Amino acid sequence: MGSTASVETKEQILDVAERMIAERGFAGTTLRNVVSQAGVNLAAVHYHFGSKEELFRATVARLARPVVEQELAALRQLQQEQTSPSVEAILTAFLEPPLKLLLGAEEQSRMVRAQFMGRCRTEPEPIQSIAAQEFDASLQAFLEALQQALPDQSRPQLQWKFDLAIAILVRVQMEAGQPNAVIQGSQPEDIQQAVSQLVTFMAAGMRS
Amino acid sequence: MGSTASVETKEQILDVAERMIAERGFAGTTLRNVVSQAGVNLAAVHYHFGSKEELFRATVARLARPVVEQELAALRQLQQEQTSPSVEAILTAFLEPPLKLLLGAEEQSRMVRAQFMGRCRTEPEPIQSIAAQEFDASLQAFLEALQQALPDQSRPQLQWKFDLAIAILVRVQMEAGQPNAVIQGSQPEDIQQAVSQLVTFMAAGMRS
DNA sequence: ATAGAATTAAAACGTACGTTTGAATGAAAG
DNA sequence: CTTTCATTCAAACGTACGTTTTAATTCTAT
Repeated sequence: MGSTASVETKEQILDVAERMIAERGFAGTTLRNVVSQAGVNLAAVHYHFGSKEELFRATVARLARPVVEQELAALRQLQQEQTSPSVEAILTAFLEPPLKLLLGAEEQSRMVRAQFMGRCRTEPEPIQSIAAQEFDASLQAFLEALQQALPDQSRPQLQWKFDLAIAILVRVQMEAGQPNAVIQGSQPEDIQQAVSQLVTFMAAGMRS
Repeated sequence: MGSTASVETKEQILDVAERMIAERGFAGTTLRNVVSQAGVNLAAVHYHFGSKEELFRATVARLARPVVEQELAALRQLQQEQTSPSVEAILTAFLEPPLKLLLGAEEQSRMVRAQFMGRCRTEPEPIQSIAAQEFDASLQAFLEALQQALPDQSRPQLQWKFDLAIAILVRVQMEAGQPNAVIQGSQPEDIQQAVSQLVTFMAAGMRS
C-alpha cells in the first residue's frame, strides 16, 4: 500500500517539476534534471506517474484544483449575497485565489506557482489543452456571471474581452517579482493592492 | 559570393523555422524537422546561421525589424502632426504594424507571423531576451510617448500598464484565427476594427 | 576553360532524451 | 521467520538531438 515514503517521493517530484516547467517550459524540462534536483531515482517518475506528459497532468491538477475550487466558492458566495454582482466584484473573485498563491510557502517557491500557472497558457499544444481542462469549469462559470453583469455586450465580444482579462492575469503571474511588475512584494497588502489595480484595469476595458 | 540559390535556401529555412517555432516553440522545434520541411540539407542551417539559437535570432530579426521600423515611423509622424498625441493615437500607431502582418502573404502563412511574435514573449529564457532586444527600441519610444500623454501616472504604474497592453497584443496575436478571437477574418476592415476595439480596451485600462 | 570560392550533400560525432527492465530493498502481514 | 508486495535502484534500451567533418557539387570571375 501507499507508504509515507512514496507520497514524499511523489511530492518531491511534483515540486521540482512545477518549478522547472515554470522556468523552462515543458519541452525544456528533462526528467533527468527533475529527478536529480528531487533526489529520487529516474524510474520513480514512470512508476508514480507513467510518463512525462502524465507528470505534467498531475502537476497542473495539484495546483489548479484548489484555485478553481476557491474561485467557484467565491463566485457562489457573491451570487448569494447580492442578486447581480458588479463586474468588479466578479473579477475580484476571479483574481484573488490565483494571486494569493504568492502568499504561502517559502521565499523561493512563492513565485513559482504563479509562473507555472502562466506557463500553462503559453505552452504549445498539447500541453496547453491539458492544462486548460483543469481550469475550464471556472472559466465557464465566470463568463456566465460576467454576461449577466454586462448584458449589453454580445457573447463573442464578452468572450474575447474575458480572454484578454485572463491574458493580463497570466502576464502578471509570469512577471511576479521582476522589476516593474504589478506585484512587487509578497505581503497581503501588496497582493490586495495589485488585485484592486488589476480589477480596475480590467473592468475599464470590459465595459469599453 | 552569395548566389541566388543560397538566399533562397536561407529564406526557405527562415520561413519554416518561423512557422514551426510559432506552433511548437523553440525547444519543441528540431533542426531536422525544419530542414525536412524546407527541403534543404541539415548542414545548411549551420552553414548559413551557425547554430540553432542564431537561426532563431535571424528569424526574429527578419520579422521584427520592419515592424519596429513602421511603429517608430508612425509614432514620429504622429508627433509631428500634433504636439501632444492622445493615448488612443499612440496605441493605434503601436498596434497597427504588427496586426497588419495578418494582411499579406498566403492563407497558410498569414497567422504564422503574428503567432511567432506572440511566442517571442512567452518563450523561456534565453529566447525571450534575444527576441526582446529586437523590439526594445520601439518599447522605449512608445513608453516615453505614453508618459507624455499620461503625465499623471507614475513611471512604474505606466510601465506595468504598458506591459499589460503588450500582453494583450501578444494574446491577440497568438489567438489570431481561432474561434472567439478578436481578429476573425483577414480583410483590411477586420484588422481595422480589431485595432480600434483593442485601442479602446487598452486606453480605458491605462487611464484607470 | 579553368582555378578558386561558395554552397550543398551524406555521414558520423558525442550526448542526452523518454522509457523499460530486472534485480535489490524495505516494511507490513501471515 | 518467511512471504508478499510496494517501492527504489542501477543499468541499459532505442531514438533523436545539435553539431562537425569531409567530400562533392555548383557558381563566379579571370
